[in-house]
Amino acid sequence: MLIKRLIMSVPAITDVLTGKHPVGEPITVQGWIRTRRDSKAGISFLAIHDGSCFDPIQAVVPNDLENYQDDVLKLTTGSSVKVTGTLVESQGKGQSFEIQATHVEVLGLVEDPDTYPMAAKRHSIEYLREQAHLRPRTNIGGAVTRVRNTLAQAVHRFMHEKGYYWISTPLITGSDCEGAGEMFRVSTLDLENLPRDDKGSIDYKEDFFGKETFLTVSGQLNVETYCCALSKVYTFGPTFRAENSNTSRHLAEFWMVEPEIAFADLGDAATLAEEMLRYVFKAVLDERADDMQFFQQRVDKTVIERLESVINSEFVRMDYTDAIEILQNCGKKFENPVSWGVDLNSEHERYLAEEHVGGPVVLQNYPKDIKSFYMRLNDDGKTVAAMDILAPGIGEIVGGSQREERLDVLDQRLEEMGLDKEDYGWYRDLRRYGTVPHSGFGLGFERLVAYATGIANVRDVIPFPRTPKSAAF
RNA sequence: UCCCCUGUAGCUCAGUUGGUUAGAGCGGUGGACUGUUAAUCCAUGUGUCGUCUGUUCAAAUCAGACCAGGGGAGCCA
Repeated sequence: MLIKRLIMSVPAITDVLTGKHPVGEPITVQGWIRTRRDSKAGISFLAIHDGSCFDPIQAVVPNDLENYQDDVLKLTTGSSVKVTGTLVESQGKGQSFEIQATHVEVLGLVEDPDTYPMAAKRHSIEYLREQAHLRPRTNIGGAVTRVRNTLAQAVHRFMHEKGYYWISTPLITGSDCEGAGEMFRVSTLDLENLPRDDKGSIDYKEDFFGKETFLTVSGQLNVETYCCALSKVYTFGPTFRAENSNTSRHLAEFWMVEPEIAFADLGDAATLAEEMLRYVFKAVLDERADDMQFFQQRVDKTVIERLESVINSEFVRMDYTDAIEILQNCGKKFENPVSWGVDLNSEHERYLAEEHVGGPVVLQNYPKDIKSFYMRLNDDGKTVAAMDILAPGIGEIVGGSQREERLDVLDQRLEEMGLDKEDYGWYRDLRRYGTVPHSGFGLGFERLVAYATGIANVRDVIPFPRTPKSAAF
């Protein structure tokens, strides 16, 4: 009975390689071939991966299996197999366990090995991007996917342990006043035959929702409502920006973590962000040591020590005003001159994070004129309680603020920025009905994955990247 | 969107001062060898030279436009 169950069950390769399967017992694994090596000693070696861990398992296949000539010798990189045999301690170096195969069932061959896009060799990361459907089968694709998963699970776990509720804010929004960037229109109107009103304008009353709708650029405004009821909340979902951004740091569809904390000031938000980064990086180092080893070797020789340094050190916090002074006095020539009031450019942010601090830095209290209407005005009347966390190599990874909870000040800010109060009805209600100080931030999830893996381009850390002129797959 | 660079075999790239048959490594295939480790050794095939238009007797090579990719900038997460 026990034996039968072992034969029937198909363990994940990670469990087999970590010693969770008894040696000497029957075993079956399923997966894809990474490499096949033939030995004239009368055996072939199959390296089989199933995505459950970085390393493939080795199956030793004797050439007296009845389908050796017809099937086994046809296996090439990418073929899928079901291998049955006995788990044994490996005679060779490089792995502790291997499978002495008694049956090899070919599930699917590669129809033309000559043109299979994924050779058992190094491919450029740009090429892999064009093969997004096969990319997850590669070492790097699998490793990124597992680390991304660990980060996402760790975010949820961290928030849960801290008593935060996950709020599913809508992806379709009716307000075009979110103000964080260009939006994608959501419509079921026939573009070839648009309905018109009396004035000849497009009649959105005829559209699906009876009004103009868009994909959200941020869940923040919506999640503030739940914050002002459940106190500690966050959103974690996709957001969409129709900006024509062509950089290694931008996607048209990306994921964002947005905590929102009631009864909290800017410092509380920065502390939460810092604790979260520590927590999730520690999870990655603990749970994905195999994948991180790979990134360290092949992608970025300093990733692991970088994550360790984030885990073990306090983030430097710096006021915008002090940062300006540092930039002005550092003796470095910048393309864009620095003076109080200007928005910092990449070169400035990079100098602060990479050279001046040498690690993540929390920049806070920016001039109000370069920030959003909802950020809380400081007592100086010139700055707002906003913060960005700048990470070396990536730039802005977190952007947050204390929200303006005073209705009169909020209204004045709306007016200053030429925004219509009427458009912010329910948002203003939060300030009219039991307003509380609250703060929050947005963490770009792909930037987080990029930072954690050392991969330079966010297009390589999301399964199917959407960027201007590109929505393949 | 702006500036710069790139686009040649399945992949990574070399080359062509315009002129008969376009090269290498890797991968694939065949063989040798080996409890092998993206093995090693020998042999071997492969190309609308990104697309379109133009200049020319002749364009993969020159010019223009377009498309795609990369780096940087802006927007931001």
